[in-house]
Amino acid sequence: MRVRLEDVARRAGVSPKTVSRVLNDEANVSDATRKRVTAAMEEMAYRPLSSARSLAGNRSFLVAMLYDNNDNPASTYLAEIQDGVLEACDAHRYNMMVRPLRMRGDDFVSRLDAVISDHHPDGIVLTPPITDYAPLLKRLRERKVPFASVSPVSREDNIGVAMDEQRAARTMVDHLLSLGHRRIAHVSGIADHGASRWRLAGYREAMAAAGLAEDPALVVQGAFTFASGVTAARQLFALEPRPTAVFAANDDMASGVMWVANERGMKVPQDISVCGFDDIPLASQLWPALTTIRQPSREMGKVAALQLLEVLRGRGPGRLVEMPFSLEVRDSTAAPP
Amino acid sequence: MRVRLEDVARRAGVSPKTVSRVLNDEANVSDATRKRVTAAMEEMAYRPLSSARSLAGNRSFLVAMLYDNNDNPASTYLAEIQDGVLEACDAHRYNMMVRPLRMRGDDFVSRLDAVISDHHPDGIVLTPPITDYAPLLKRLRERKVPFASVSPVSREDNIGVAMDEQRAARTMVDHLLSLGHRRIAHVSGIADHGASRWRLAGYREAMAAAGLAEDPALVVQGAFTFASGVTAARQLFALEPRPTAVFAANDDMASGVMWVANERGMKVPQDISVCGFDDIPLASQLWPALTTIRQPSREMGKVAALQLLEVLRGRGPGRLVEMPFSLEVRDSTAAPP
DNA sequence: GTGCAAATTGACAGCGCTGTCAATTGTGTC
DNA sequence: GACACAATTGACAGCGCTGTCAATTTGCAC
Repeated sequence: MRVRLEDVARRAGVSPKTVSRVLNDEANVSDATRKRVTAAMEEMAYRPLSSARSLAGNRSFLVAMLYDNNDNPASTYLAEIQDGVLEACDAHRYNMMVRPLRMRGDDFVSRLDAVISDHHPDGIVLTPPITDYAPLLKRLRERKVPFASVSPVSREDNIGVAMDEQRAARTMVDHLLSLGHRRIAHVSGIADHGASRWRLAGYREAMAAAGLAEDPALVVQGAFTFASGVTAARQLFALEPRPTAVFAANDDMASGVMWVANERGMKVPQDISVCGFDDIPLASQLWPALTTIRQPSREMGKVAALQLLEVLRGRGPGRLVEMPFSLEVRDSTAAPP
Repeated sequence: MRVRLEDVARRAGVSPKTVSRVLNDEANVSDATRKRVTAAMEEMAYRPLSSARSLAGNRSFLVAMLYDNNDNPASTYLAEIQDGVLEACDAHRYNMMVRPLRMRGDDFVSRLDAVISDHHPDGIVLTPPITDYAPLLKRLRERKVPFASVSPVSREDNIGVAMDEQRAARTMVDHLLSLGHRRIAHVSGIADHGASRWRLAGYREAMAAAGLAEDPALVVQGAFTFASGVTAARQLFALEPRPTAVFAANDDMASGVMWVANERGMKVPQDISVCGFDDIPLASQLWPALTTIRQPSREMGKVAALQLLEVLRGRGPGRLVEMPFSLEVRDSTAAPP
């Protein structure tokens, strides 16, 4: 029925253990033997049974991607990361599973424990904002489960992928400044998320560098959602004088800002400039198309997973890879009225 | 170190096999024994090792969700379905994996074979449009892998979940008719997708019922993407007389239509009404908010998975559950100019 | 009580692979 | 050609669970 490792061994005229060595790419197999075994595997269309490999070898060939389904960013962002992680796992014949991990409440460490005990992933990919929950990272290290992070706050002791979000945010605000804006507002994200802090820091840095004193009224706290963008915009548009540009910490909030502008009959970008961050598909579908920072999410997921896999396969320590960003100037920003 | 089934057995004073029976919810265990074993499992925080269960029991506790990453609908739609499937699997302690399966080319059956041979899912959830590829369904039946479908074209021999899309489309067009529109255009989806056929059929049915002769120029083929909506709109807006309303077969294409309207300086809904289908988050973020058909995607994923799980757990044959839709009248439709 | 069927429980082998460690073969040196 | 040592290969047990089937207990009629 099913072709087993033993069958391959018989055909190649070697012991099962040798086939196992070839299968696992281990050293100490002569080239001749390796070729013979590989040929036999192909001829017989051999597919190792992962449950047997897991049981005997005490590993799962499983990578779990954890995300926060509570305070999570736009689902398109996660979907893209997932896509990249999956591609990387496929390339190395690892399985991938996605696990939501609600970060509200204080028992999320025990929920992490449950995921590990139930599924025994060989490694974990962490997505924002759970890249930064200290107790969770601590537990992961205690249990010695290797992990890689997408956009972690700390660049020390972390492997995965990062982007210089502060510089990206500064680039965006510099763009607004160069158009002539001075009264630039910022809608920030959830306060303790790295993304919020960096993007706010970039905004402040750009404003300070332009010699503009900080006006606290111009910075409004959002929550990365469309609805929070709407609320923030209502607040900002009530200011006197009104800001001439709004930099939202992500595209969903920017779309909320544009919504309110439309509601008030304000023309974007003639009456007010709006820009976002992430470049999710929505950004190009809005009218006018949203000026934003392009973040290569799919690629970032892939790179983070590859770093993890390097560790899992004993190929090296893995590192934190820096990804480039780009400013996508579209139609939602222009000179102030 | 790790608590094994044997340890639980010793503690409960029964044989390992009996603990196994309790674990698998099998019949023929006395209540007293069952209680004792359950208690022991809890006290020891026993977690069965799924690789051992899979190996010995010849099943994987794995549900694979297949999607077409080539002609797939909006990723938000899939993300929602995935979420629902995951919830259902979690509830029954099944694992879930997502697998893209490119449907271009003619070797997709062998790629399906590879997925089955590599991962041995106990069952499969099919998402549109791969719910309808006959050779693939045939192979699944040959290999006796149970599957459930989300929105399959054929209601015979299928379990999973469906929605009366034709009636939904008709409801949408009836809405436009009731506003006074007569020259109503339709942007259809990829021709052989069930979703396209139903939505087109609903459009035709409504038009015919209103006594309007079919004008072939009013039906333009799209591909479910934003870009195809843009192309279709350019074509439709060149007609003389111009249609007063456009019903796009999904929200992404509707947003493309609105984009072109904006580009031409046409006001939605004053100059032209636009509506879509699916109610993805984008629909409420557009200005004006898009009138559309709400499809409970997350719930549909969950229901389809539950039907599959019923089969996998030997609880019954599963059935095709009908889900309700609703017409979401928002701000993109109004009386014709 | 006895006898019999049904319900409950257990003994044991084995799922397909890998870890451990021992056996064998090859290589280089003198 | 003999020796030491490294490289290669294999024998065997066992990972933690479940399927099979036999043993035991229980319930019930008489």
